[in-house]
Amino acid sequence: MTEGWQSYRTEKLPEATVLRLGLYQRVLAEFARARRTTISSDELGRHTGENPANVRKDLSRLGTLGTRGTGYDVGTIAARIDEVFATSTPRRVVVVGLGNLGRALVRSRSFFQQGFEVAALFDSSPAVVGTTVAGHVVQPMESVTPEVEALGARFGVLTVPPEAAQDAVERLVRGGVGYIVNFAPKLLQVETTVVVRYVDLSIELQMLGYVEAQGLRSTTSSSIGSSGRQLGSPSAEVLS
Amino acid sequence: MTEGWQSYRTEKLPEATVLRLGLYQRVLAEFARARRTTISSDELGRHTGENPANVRKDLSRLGTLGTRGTGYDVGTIAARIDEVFATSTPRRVVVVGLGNLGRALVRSRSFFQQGFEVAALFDSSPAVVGTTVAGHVVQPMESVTPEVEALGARFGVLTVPPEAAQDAVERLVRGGVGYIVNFAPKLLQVETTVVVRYVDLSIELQMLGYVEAQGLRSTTSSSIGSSGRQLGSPSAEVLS
DNA sequence: TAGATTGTTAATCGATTAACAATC
DNA sequence: TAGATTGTTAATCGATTAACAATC
Repeated sequence: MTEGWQSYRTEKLPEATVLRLGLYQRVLAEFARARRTTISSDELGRHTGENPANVRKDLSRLGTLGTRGTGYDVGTIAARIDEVFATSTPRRVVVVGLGNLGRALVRSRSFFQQGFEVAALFDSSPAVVGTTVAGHVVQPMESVTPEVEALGARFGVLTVPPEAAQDAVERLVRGGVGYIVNFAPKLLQVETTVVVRYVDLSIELQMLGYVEAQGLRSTTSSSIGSSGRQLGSPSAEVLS
Repeated sequence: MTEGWQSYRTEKLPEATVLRLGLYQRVLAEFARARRTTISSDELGRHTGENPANVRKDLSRLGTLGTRGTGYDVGTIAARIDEVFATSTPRRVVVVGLGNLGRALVRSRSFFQQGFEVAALFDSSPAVVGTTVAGHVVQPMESVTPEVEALGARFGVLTVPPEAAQDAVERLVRGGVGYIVNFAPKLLQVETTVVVRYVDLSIELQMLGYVEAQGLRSTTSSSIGSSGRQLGSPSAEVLS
């Protein structure tokens, strides 16, 4: 994609790797701010709670980027990860549902980053429609499909109550949205071309409740929860 | 635990199973509201996006609860899942950080459910301290440790900026908190007896960005993300 | 009985980790 | 050169899925 520079034909990365690349990115940004030019898999592992072997495996999937005996160049891998996420392509995201969570996400600095930008906001409540949230005037549900289409938005965030989720997603998809983060605890019926990530915040506390009830303890304090992979996700998640 | 009724000595369940039990619970509640008394692994699977074989496997770990040829009794498995999560034991949760996300969680009906209750709120900003959020007066950071101790709270939610996370977690742990959901994108240094779940909301959108960039499409629209879970995590997560 | 659906085994898949040769 | 650290292989672990006998 850039001349004089090999453009790796990155094959489909494992979901777990993609999830971790985001973590690495953050640590790399910290290192860059601290004017550190080099980082080892060991350091990256210590800052993310990941096994260094796993870090190397993840990074090696992006190409041969490290230098034996030295480590990785901070700028090089940061740029490579940005490339994988295509952060330079601006992506318009619409948000449906401006209750507490929707507002929090729209206002937060961290949710929309890396090339994502809020393009429009929608809500079903007449009390909310017409108000301004984070610089955007909230529009009614009837406007979802035409607006999404007009904006060419491909990404949607669903922060509506579960009963409203199916209707909302249909409006989004009709307008052309193909990638959705769904915070409503409800399985959505969508065409198989539409990619949905399900995020369920209440499950995290419940999981801790289980761990306490069992009197179990983690031995190492590691890693991340996609908030969802977590399991993933943790988490069984869409993709592949 | 209850007389005349076998108390299964549920062994440590796989993390992925625990995450799914929460999903099942929700579908069961829906069925109960609809006065349905029976549910099959197939129906439960259709409503959660899980494979029916996996549903049966999960449920069989809780004991022999189903009836061949018929399915599962809605009330029985709902009660059994509640038992696993020990939802009848009230659990006090304190929240540190009342920015957009902290407020959203405290006000939301769905985050604190099933035996969890907000016990106290804390923030470092003088402008926020003293204000009332969802019926609780926000207290300063200096009060975290003594208040947690006085309340006997064992659970904490961290919704502070990453720079403030380590200080906050130390105050929580000193007061006796042992189970933490951390929304700050920062790995916490804690004793190994403390269980931390990491939730990273921005990773979900990033993952979708990756999928779009690759031009990939999911074939089936399935399941959940612990919000991180998707692995849970999706998502490498703490526990075991 | 015939049909339905569980409980469980075996096969598969994907992800993590340890170990070490390659090499800076 | 000696020390450090990558890239990669092989071993392990955990989770999913298909298949089917057991049984209501």
